[in-house]
Amino acid sequence: MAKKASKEKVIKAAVELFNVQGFSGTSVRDIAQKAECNVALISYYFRNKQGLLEQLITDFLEGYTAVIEVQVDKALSEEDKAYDCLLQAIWNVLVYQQKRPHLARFVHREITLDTTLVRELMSTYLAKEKHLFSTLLKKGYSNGEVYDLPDEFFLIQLKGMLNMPFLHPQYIREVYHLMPHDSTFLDKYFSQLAQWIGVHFKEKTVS
Amino acid sequence: MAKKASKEKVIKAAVELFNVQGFSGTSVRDIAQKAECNVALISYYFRNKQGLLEQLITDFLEGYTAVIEVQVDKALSEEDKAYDCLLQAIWNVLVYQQKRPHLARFVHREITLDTTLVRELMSTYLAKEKHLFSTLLKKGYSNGEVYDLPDEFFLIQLKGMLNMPFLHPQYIREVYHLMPHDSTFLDKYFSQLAQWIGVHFKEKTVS
Amino acid sequence: MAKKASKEKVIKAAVELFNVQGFSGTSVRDIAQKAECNVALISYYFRNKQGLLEQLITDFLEGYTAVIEVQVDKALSEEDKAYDCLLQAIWNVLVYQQKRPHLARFVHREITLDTTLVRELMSTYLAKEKHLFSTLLKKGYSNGEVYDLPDEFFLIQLKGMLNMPFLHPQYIREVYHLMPHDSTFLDKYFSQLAQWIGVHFKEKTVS
Amino acid sequence: MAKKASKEKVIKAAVELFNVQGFSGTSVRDIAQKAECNVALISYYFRNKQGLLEQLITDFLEGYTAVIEVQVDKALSEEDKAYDCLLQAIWNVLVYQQKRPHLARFVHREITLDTTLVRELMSTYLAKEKHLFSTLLKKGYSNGEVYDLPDEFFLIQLKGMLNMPFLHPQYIREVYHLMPHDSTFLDKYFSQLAQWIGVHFKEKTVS
DNA sequence: CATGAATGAGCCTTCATTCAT
DNA sequence: GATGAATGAAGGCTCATTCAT
Repeated sequence: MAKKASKEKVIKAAVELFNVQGFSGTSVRDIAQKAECNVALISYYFRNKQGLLEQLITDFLEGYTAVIEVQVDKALSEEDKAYDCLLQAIWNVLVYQQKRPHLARFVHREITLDTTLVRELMSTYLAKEKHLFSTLLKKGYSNGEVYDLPDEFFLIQLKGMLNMPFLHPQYIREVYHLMPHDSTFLDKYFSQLAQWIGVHFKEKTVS
Repeated sequence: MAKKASKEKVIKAAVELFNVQGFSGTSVRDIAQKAECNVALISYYFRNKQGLLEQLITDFLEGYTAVIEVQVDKALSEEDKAYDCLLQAIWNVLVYQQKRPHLARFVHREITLDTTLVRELMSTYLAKEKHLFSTLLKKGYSNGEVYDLPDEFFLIQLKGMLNMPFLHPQYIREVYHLMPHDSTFLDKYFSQLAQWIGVHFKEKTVS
Repeated sequence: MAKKASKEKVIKAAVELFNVQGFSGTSVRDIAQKAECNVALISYYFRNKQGLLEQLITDFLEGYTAVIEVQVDKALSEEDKAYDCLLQAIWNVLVYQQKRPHLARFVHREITLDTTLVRELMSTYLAKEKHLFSTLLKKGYSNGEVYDLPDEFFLIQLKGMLNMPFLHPQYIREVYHLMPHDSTFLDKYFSQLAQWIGVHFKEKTVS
Repeated sequence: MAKKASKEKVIKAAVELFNVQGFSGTSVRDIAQKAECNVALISYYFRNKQGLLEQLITDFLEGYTAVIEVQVDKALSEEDKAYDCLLQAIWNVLVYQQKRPHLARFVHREITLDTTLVRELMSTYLAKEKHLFSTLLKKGYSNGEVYDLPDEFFLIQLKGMLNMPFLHPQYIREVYHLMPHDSTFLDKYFSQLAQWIGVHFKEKTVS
């Protein structure tokens, strides 16, 4: 009865270790030990250490883009709500990451490498993310909600702000003594972000 | 004279490989091969693979904080120039990183790990960086240049924006088809950043 | 009815894989995959991978010696037919192997190892094979069919010739462009062999 | 002083182990232990376990064909000596193998597998061996030394006889109680072989 | 009968490092 | 200062096998 739901335990252990030590800094033996399972089981479940990596990352990014897409769909169906939907999408992304901080940090870090996997992820999930946010802005512009259509640098900086607290939680914790995983942190971080975005929109109705 | 400057070659090779594959994803043999030198020489120069890592990171962060400090000193000695010095400090940091993009990416990535080295770096260089920017803002506030003293979230987001293009150059390149290592990129990125900062200051005089 | 005869499928798969990759170069998973059955089933049928090996080899050698023994019995019961029986025994052995070329190659190869299994096989089947051929020659000598009793070197070379085409079919195919599994190949090979043997006998009556 | 000439020790250990257990039945740890060296050293010397295999086999076959080629050159340069050269070539091959019995057995066994390495060896060394013997026979025929040119089956059987005692030494030892590595064995085996060949030649002058 | 999860041992290879030269 | 041989540890992975179902 001790050995149940091993696959979940492996994933949990892997995420925590990858978060701390990085992917190539973590051995499958480390994972197996933390998950209290046999080493061979990891290959059995995920074919590879690489297979485990890919599953973790794609699962994360799948959900990541999903919570944005929800708002895009909404913005396209309803009228004059692009701004609200944009803010909600941002909020969703922040919450999504805060709910799985280990995984988020690990994925964002791993994506800074130059591997073929990363290139594939770029052309699917990250390109999609950009497209979704871009769609929201364009809708807001065509709605007349926004003064002038923000350029790509706006999107790039938005992207940076969305991920920063989850890629650098330790920095925030040790240098600023703030807790990026607290709900109060997220509230303030979001309001600051919303304020920055609001500059571009005519009527700011921050929730 | 031909085979001289091996140490420089090792550093160059290491930085490039770490940039692409990460630190623990790169073997000393890889480095030695790329630097066209003997493997043992790396241990000879840097005592360790870890020693090489530390030297690269501290060298980078040393220079990184230095280009900020210059402007802080200036702001403290001259009157009513905190805003200009802040912008100049930001510009300096951007240029500093753009001049050594491989190293910058690698260092920023490595700092997202949970090692004892990273904790040490946090409490020295990164804490100092925060202190420097904080000093600039406070000086601006005491000068009456700024409406209200921005809180820590402003600093956190500033930090994110400062490093983002150098930690995610591939993202910018492949998703946005922009060249983070071009000078035009830096100009636009900086002006966008300055605009964001300018909101907090009374008289915006972007250069 | 569809998934029946799994045991036969396992044997077939094992023989083919052992033939190509050798015994220790083949994993039970390879076999299970090729036989389209579960891995555990192999242990279930044969107790062991080793058990499978032993069954394959002994089955082969059992039949191998049997087709010789038939002719020995005949030679001992009838008069003045040792020579004919010898040739017929040789023919039987060649045909027997040609009918199961994969198994033959694999067994002959495996027998060149120094395992305890091989030593046991030596002292039973191979010793018996020698004894049978020896008996045929002695009968022929006592019958006066043969000039002088061939010594053991004759038997050794006979043995080599009997197995050679089935141990080295690839050699014959790729170097000589002959097809050891064709019936025409066997005819010619046999006639050449018979000619060599005939030198020792007084009246050659090759069929 | 304990660790010297390690490469030779590795080769010796490998040959002996491969001889007994086969290539894939032998682990590099077995070899390292027998050679009293570190495991990593094997990869260091031969890049691979496979690299070790290839070096052993090609070295063997290189020498194998060389001792035949010597006699072919001689036969082509001198007159009416094809028969003598053929016998001498055969003798050379037998002696060559007897001098390195472990290696010979291992190589001949490994060549019965269906690997890409084997196919390469076939098309170089084994095809060359056939060509050399074929050349000798043709020269003998054009010299008028031989009645009729023996066909390919003669060559195949010759090949079988040349290698048989070295591929199956254990068989000869345990079933026939003969010592294939004794010089007396080789003398008798050769004379038997020469007698068989002599049938095809007009004037037999066995040395 | 048949399966899939799970195991411990072992596989080959590469690792960072040392040391005699 | 620089090298290549050598090392022990660890790497990821596959192995034959077992067992509950």
